[in-house]
Amino acid sequence: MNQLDATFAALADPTRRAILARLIQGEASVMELAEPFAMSQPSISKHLKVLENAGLISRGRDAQRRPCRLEAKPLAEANDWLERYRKIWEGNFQRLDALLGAMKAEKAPDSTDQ
Amino acid sequence: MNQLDATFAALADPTRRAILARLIQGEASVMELAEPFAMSQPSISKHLKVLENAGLISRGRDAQRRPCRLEAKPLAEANDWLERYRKIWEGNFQRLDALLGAMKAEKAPDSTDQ
DNA sequence: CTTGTATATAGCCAATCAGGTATATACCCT
DNA sequence: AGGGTATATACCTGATTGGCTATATACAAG
Repeated sequence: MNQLDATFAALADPTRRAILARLIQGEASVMELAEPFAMSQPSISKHLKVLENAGLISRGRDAQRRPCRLEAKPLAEANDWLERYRKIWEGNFQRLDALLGAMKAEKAPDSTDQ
Repeated sequence: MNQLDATFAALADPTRRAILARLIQGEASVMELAEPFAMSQPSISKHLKVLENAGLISRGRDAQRRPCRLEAKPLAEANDWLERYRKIWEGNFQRLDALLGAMKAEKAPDSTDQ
């Protein structure tokens, strides 16, 4: 499983996305992370392991606590992948550039297309 | 399963990402999409169904062909979600703003941090 | 109406997943 | 050492996944 696979798979679960969102505010222990969820502690630990294996969190040691912190860099790769599609979703076109090329500016381009 | 779940889950498979990448170049039939892969046609059809259910492709009809085209809009939502983390991965900091606040500009801020 | 081509569906299987409970481990405190 | 707290691991289960083969459907062309 490559990095991109692992990243997207980790992000596919809403519990894990919520955990990452929480970690934007800073480090948190497993108990703290588990608190908002109607889910057992071992299940949260499992989600944390998925995030850790994907490189999206790292863990420290504070007495018996294992605080989690966000490691956002792998998200950059996912973001880069998505960027390839940006012009398509933002322009609301499907190969519009090629189409325009084929039409050879039949009409004056007035940019009112959306 | 919400939209974001479906989007990220669809993107977690390299075959599906390759199919989407191919579709940037324009519509393609199932056979055309299957060609680069050492995989049976029904398996490709299954992947296409996952992409369609996630709203990432739509399909037309051309005789017995069912051409696929990219529907990139759902990717915008995924991109928006990732954007929340951009300043973290780009700044190479972990709650640096809060940390700087706590230190109360102990040193003159010269912006050479990265 | 038969044949060929493109695609979808059904059913099988092994692997993974997401949850659970029970238990083990790690660390602190007295 | 013994007790409490935080976390991890082991194991079970049902659902989902990703692949396969075999078969069904949709359409075009003769």
